[in-house]
Amino acid sequence: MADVARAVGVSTGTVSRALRGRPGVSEETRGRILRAAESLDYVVSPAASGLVTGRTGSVAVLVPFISRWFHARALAGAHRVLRRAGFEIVLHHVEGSAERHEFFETLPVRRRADGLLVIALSLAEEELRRLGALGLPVVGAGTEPGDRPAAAIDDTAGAAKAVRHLVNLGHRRIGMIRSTDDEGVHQGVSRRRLAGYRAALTEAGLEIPDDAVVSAPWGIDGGARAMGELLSLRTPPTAVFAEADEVAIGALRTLRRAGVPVPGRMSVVGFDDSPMAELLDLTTVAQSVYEQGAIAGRMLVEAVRHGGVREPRVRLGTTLVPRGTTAAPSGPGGSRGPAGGGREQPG
Amino acid sequence: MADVARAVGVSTGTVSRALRGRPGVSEETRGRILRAAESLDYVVSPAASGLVTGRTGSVAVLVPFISRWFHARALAGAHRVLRRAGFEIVLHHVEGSAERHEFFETLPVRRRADGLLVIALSLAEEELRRLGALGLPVVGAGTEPGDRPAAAIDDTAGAAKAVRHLVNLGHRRIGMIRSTDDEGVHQGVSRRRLAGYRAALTEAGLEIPDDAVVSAPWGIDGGARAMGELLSLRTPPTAVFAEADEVAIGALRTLRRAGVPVPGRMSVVGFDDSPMAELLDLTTVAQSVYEQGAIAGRMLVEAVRHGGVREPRVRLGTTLVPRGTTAAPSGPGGSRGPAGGGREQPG
DNA sequence: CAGGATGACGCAAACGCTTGAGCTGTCCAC
DNA sequence: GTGGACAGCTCAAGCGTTTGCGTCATCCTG
Repeated sequence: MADVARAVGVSTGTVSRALRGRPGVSEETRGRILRAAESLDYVVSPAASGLVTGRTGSVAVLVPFISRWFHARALAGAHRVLRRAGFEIVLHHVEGSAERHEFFETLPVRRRADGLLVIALSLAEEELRRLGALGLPVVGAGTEPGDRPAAAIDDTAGAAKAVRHLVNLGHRRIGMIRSTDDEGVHQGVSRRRLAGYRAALTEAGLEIPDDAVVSAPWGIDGGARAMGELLSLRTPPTAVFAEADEVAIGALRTLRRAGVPVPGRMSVVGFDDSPMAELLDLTTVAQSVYEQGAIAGRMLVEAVRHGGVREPRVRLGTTLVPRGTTAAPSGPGGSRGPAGGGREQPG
Repeated sequence: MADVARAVGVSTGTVSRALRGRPGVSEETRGRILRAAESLDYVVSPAASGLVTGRTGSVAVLVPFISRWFHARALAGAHRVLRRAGFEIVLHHVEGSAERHEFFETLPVRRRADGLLVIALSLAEEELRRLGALGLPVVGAGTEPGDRPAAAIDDTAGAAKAVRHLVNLGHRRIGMIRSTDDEGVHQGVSRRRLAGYRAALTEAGLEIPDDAVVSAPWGIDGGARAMGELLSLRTPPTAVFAEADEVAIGALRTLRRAGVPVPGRMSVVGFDDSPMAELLDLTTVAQSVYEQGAIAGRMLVEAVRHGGVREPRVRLGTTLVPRGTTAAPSGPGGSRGPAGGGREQPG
């Protein structure tokens, strides 16, 4: 910076003000400074600047399982807006519960970020408390961390849509496949989607077939396993709602291997509308993941800059995407055509 | 830090030395300092520290298309080792050529990172030059940026394996589906895999069917489109090598829709062995992506710490994974059984 | 017991920037 | 013609560390 100042013939104070767009510099001087900085190919030292201002200029993003479509998309959305706002994005990828614990134990963002974006992690009370002690703006994308700002969907409502679709097709015995993390515990999403599943059944006057609500580790293999379990029930369901597309796809694999026709003998609905769902013609519930990340990113920028977020709770909509894996059941009542009875097209 | 010094009754110089593990501090004092820092829940300011040492403590990772399986996996591998080595990972996600150009134009890592990891981007001469001017260690994962250290595979050899497999099955007319970026240009991978394809054909004494080498934008849709093109040739190939699994999957979709039995009438091989390949029973060439990221990360740590890398060029192996999308052709020669002639089981 | 080594620590000068306070010259109103 | 307002700068303190150098015991050697 001294070089630039010398080249232009002003003090470093003026250079600093010019570069940061502060008032107190004539337009003419500012121009000369900008040009000199450019030609000397000078950039301010974030370290020195941060030392004075107390800001780091970067935000941390906490994201589990980056190779899952959902997480990567949300990250991409957030990255875009944060970068445009001039922030550095420092990535904290927690691949398992061990790393997750370590993150909250050591809080490696202290003094290193101006804000924290949490993607798709349902935080426990204790974790929220720890973040609170951090004194940093925290916002959620695809999750709602405590009462912090967040952009997410209504999982319960989304799940209910999926299940209602099955009910409307005439299914009466509908199972659900839930997922657990590597410690075998159900995360928040799983609980909320279960709630939606239950609500939809209850509202339809159907009883909840507890034996047809099964759990397995998240992923294709888990979904496959869980479907195996369902197929071995005394009376298997005629339709299944899977917590996520990837899980549903595992279920489809089992069904294919077991020779159970889909949707002939079994309907399957997923959740998320990932590219795989489209590819495999899976009925699912769509949500805009990229946008959740982007909106959450915007909120974080706002929180960092102004200390608060004007609209701190954005709930994006979900849409049922009917595809080829759902149809009316071919139960004792025989197969029903498109004109078939039931509640196919309810009021 | 002053607080810690006061609490222990030493100078900040001593605290600094103790915290950084420098000699010149008695074990006893060091212990007291560590404990005091812990209980005061103190962490050094990276800004202040960086200002004097000139190091940022972070490395930048340049990655395109984070939601593609390959890129996310490599990133995860690199993240893990970089984090363990104590670095912050700052993410530079370039989603398109515009952002890519902007990155190399503005070089937003100046003064902000101790090193740069490039994932799966084949850098142009000009880009390499720009990075060179940066004066930073640069290493590649899944790509070999100039003569910089890198962990990657031999794409040419891998592609040749795929094509040889088809040749060995008896195919004589083998097409290839290549991919372009959003500007319609073939990246390095594409060129190398094409070279492998050509080499394998040449070595088998087969001529290269230029009309059966088609290009389309990367992705499922591109693959689908390209396969459509192949099917509309005067004499379509009996087998296709697709540059990547995702592309092969698009090709499979078209074949399914066109009613062309796979592998009955058309064999398809992909590249990468992504989870989708396994799911769809796609024959492909496997590589360890996570490991490429991890090794490259290790190299970068080494380069940053010691100024050089001892083994700067790691080429990981590839393995052909035969699955259900490849079989002997059912050409004019009729379908051939497992005992069929040709070069099914060569030397 | 003198003298030199050695070890443990304190001092203070950077590191490169930001920003409030002070200074100077112009311009305008009266 | 003065005084004041104001724009445009300069000055320098201070941000929180690191680290070379100096100081002071303590210990060992002969």
